[in-house]
Amino acid sequence: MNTNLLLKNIAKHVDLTTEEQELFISMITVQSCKSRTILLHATEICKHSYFVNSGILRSFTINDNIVEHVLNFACEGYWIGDMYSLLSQKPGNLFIEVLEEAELLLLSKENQEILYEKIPKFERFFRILIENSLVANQERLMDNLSLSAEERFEKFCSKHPQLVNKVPQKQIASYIGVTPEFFSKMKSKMLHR
Amino acid sequence: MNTNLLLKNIAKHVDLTTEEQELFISMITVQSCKSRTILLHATEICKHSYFVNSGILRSFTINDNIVEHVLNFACEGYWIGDMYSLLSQKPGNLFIEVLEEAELLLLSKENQEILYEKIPKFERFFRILIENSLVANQERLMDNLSLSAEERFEKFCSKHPQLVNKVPQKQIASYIGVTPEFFSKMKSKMLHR
DNA sequence: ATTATTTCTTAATCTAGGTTAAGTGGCATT
DNA sequence: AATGCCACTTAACCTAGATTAAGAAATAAT
Repeated sequence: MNTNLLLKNIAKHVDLTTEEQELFISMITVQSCKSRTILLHATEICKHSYFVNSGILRSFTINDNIVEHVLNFACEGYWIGDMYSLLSQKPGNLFIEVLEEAELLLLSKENQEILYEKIPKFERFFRILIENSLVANQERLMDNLSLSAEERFEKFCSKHPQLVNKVPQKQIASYIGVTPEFFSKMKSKMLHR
Repeated sequence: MNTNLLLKNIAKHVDLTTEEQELFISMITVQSCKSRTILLHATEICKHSYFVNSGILRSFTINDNIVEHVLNFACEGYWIGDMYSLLSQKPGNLFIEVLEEAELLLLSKENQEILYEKIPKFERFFRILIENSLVANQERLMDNLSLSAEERFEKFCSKHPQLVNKVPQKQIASYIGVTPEFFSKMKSKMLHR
């Protein structure tokens, strides 16, 4: 089990002693998943936070119709999960899917709670993690309210260059909030300019 | 200084001893503000988290044009601030404005850090607070991607009944992401049905 | 009370982006 | 190499919501 990336990640925000690192690692499990695996179904209760060692995942909802809406992508070094379901331990409405063969490190809800009790530094670590994703989310919200689809796409490209050529473009369309047809039209318009 | 509401708020998530409460209270300051006060300018660095004892505030951006976009409202019992600016201690791009005469409790960035060091329970408290607002934000994001303006308005009404008849309707329009003109039209259409 | 400012409404016109539908080009599986 | 399945493109047409403008109603300021 390769925990380098994860430990480096944690070390950016808090300093762990060797024993603390060991305790932490003992609470983590690995999982390798092929592309197209559904890790979490909208009807299930989310039991884990997923840390991406390699590969790409996405979380998304499906509304009444059959329309998917991508909430998040996660690639190397990112966490993903259904925060609502994880916190409430009720069924959420997110799917989590592997888009590119992935190796994941799983931290269960229970272990996370134990960690908070035993090593308060983890409370800090996750607080900071969540603060950052709240800031990113708020920015995305405001972008959706104030920018055009083209501008949102440009922003997506500069923020997530690793993803642009790896994930199916209809999912980028969904993430920025347009239909695949419009996205295709828009993209070719942008090229011929 | 009336800290009842705030302490009750905290007690929902963590148990403080009497001394801890006292330490906390010693770190808080009160501020009374008339309607229309601008508490934070987009060019400034946000130095405080604001807890609303009474009254109503909002945070918003102004883009190139002169269009305002409401990020959040905060009424009795809620916190508000510019999270990005508060964390990075760089100028953000949010304004914070008093919409209805308010009494606020301020927690400075420095005191918040001290609190984290001295009473790790506050790390937990704020972690939980931020988790909840992340969940709410994600839901709003997905709503903006998948619901019509009418549905977003209905959701706003059921989630924030205290605000519907108190804040200027053009600001609700902005929050749900439509122009005031369209909002007005939409509202009368909904009534005549 | 009167004026000034801001908010809300109505209506005509416009457009970014949606919908429907049909076709093209991978790439996987047999 | 043929079949089937997706992802992507193109194009015609449609609509939710934007824009512009002008007037009415409400609030605030003198």
